[in-house]
Order: sequence, then structure tokens, then C-alpha cells
Amino acid sequence: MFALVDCNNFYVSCERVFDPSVEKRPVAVLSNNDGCVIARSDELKALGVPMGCAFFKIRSLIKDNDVKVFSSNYALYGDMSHRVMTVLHDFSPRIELYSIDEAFLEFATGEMEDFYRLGTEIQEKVLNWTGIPVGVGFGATKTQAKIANHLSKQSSGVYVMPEDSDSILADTATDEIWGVGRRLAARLANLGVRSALQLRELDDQVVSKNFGVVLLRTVYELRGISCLELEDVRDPRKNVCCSRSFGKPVELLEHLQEAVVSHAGRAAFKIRNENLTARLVTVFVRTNRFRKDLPQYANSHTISLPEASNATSIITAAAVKALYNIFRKGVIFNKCGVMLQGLESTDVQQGDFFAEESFGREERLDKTVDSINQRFGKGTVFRLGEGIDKPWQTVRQWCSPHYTTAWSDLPVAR
DNA sequence: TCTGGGGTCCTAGGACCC
DNA sequence: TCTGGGGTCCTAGGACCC
Repeated sequence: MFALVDCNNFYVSCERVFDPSVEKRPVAVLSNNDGCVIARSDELKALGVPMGCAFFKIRSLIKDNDVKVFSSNYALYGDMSHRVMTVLHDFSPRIELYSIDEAFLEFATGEMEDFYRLGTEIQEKVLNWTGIPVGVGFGATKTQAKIANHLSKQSSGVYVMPEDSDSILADTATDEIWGVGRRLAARLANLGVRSALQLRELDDQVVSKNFGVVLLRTVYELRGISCLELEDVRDPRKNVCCSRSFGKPVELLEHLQEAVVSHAGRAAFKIRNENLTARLVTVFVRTNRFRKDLPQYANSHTISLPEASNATSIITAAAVKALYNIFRKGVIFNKCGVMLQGLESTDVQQGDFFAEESFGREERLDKTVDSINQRFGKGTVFRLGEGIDKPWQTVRQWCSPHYTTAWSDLPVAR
């Protein structure tokens, strides 16, 4: 038996834990650059604001309905996520941290008969210990648990998929199924398949021939045959990408380069933290795709490093070189990013036969900078190449304090 | 004026090998 | 008329997820 535990309106709930004044009020949490709505309280959903809605489109609605708006505060959400997951570990050693606000738990059959009661216990403990409300769905497969979780939100927050699920699946639209997105749903509709029940009854040959093995697995999962295992041991990641839209449009190479230097530094830091090195460094730039009135341009360039590395200086130098290959004068850019690929563990390093030994100078420098910034806060030591004024920097106008991760932001109790 | 950021997996096709 | 059969690796693009 699988359970899917999912935090309700997670980012909104995190903000509410530390600011109870926004309880029972419509609340929106915005994406980076305060661009789109990426989390909504129930009150905001009731006002008809869709997920991913551009913020500027709902300015007047915000005013008229006294909506509280937050920029995203990932330091806070990451820490709260960790707290929730820690509590969940108490319920089963078989746990997969699926996303920042979701986890699958697996229970041996017969281990626990009363799953409804178990779900209620999970709910209560997470709420009491972290302040975050969750929904729990149980099913014979991960796909069924997902559907059950979805249904849980319509009632008490706990739902156990019944043995005979025909009527439930008949009421579940195909695009509500985990693994069926907009495109697949449209193609299925062409075959007259609109509900999960219809999909479940489809012929294996038809599915695999028309849609491939991925959807076939989903069909089996709907039938109660588990094809997607619990991934409790994470594979090492294969890519890292650091990118941001600019706070203001950027035209100068100088500013673009500052942003690339900054992203390259963050990307290198990320892989150092996971004991990985990269063989490929890709930089991409692009214009604002919504500005149909302006000339559009998007390009990327990849540089292969002679020797896999996680040194900030080496990755940054490659990134800047890649940028020079794709920069175009007169173009107004709105986003750039740095991707690291060909990641390998630091213990299986393939050396460069012709390279001179560097005696780990970069390594020692990075280590020192990382530890200073960890102790005294991000950006305490930074490279001048990132710029000082940073006119390109992402906007976060309504960010709440880092209540749980910065000493200076600790909430005060009276 | 103003529209996010980060990932994964699968497949088809091309280039190459014997 | 009629041009094999078996692989691997890589990449781009498409689909999905949160």
C-alpha cells in the first residue's frame, strides 16, 4: 500500500505559520521576479485566480479583495519542507521525498488495516509539530495514491482508495491522472477516452502502439498493478541549472556577463555540495517571449571542459566564454542561465593527461569562500565579476523574513 | 510596464562500428 | 527489379512532473 502525503497550498501554509494575521484571508505567493502566482490560499482560489496567472493581470483584484501577496521565500519553504519530511519518517522507513511538498510512503500489506486512522494520525502529527496542514491518499499503486490524495482535499483530508474503484475512476478526468498532461489528454480524447476508467480499460496493444511504454505503465497502475517503485534512494542528479529572469530588460554585455558569472557561481556551489563535478558548461540567453513587438532571439552554447571540475573559477571562465559566442548587440534580453551537465562523482575523477597539477588551489579557495558565506550569510564574500549595482537582479518586493534560517530574522515572541 | 525555475524519462534518427 | 544484420552512442525534441 502506498500513501501520498501532500502539503496543502504549501508556500501559503509556510507563510501562515509565522504570520497568523493572513489566516482566513486570500493569500498569493509569487514566482521569482514576482512574475506569476504559484501558490494560492483556498480564499484566493475561490476568487477564480488560476495557477500560474501573471501577477500584473490581477492587480486590481488584489486591491479590491485585500489579498496578501508574498514573494517566494525558498529558504523558508525548504526548511519547512525538511521539518515535515522529518515527521513523516516516523511513520514508515520506506519513504520517497517526491517534491518540496509531497512524499510517498509505503506500507507492507497487512501491516496496518485501518489506513483511514493512520492517515488521520499523520495529518495530526504533521500539523502539531510543524503547523503545516496535509492531505493523505492511500492506494495500491503510486498512481492510485495520487488520485486518492486529490480526492482527500474534497473531504476530511484523508482518502483510502476502495477495492472497487470503478465509480471513482469514472469521475476522474484523464488529465487529472499523474503522468497524463495536456497533450496526452487531448490525444486520448480523440480516441474517445476521457475518464480514468476508460483509460484503464483500454487495450494494451493500442496503448503501447499509440502512446508508448510510459502511458502503458500508468494504465497498469490504474488496474492496481504496481509498475512505479518507491524511489527511496535518489539517483545522483544528472543536470544542474541556475537561471533567472532579469528584474529589468538587459541590453549590455557587461550586465549579461555579471548575471552569468553569478549563476555559474551558484551552479558550481550546488555541485560542490553534492560532491559532483561537471564536464559540460552550457549558457543560454533569451529575449522576452511575450513581447511579440520586439525581435526574438534565443541561443545557447556548450563548452566541454578538458577536465571535469566543480571549481567556481573554471566553470565561470567557461560560462563567460560561452556567453561571448552567443551575445548579440542590440538585442534586449530578459533571461539567462547556466547549465552543468556530464556530472560525475568526485571519487571517480578522470584526469587530464596533459594538464599540469594545480595542487588544489581552486579547491581551497572555494572551500574557504563557501564556509565564510555559510557562517556569515550568502553573499558575504562574492566575486567582483558579479557586479555591484546589479540592475539585472531579480525583483522580490514582498519577501517575508527568513524566520528559520537567519539569526537576524528570528521571530520575536511577546 | 509587468508573464518562474527546476528537473526527469523516452523515442527517433543519425553516425558510427564490425 | 532485387544491395545484410547486428550493434552502440549521442543528440534533439517531446512529453511529463512539481
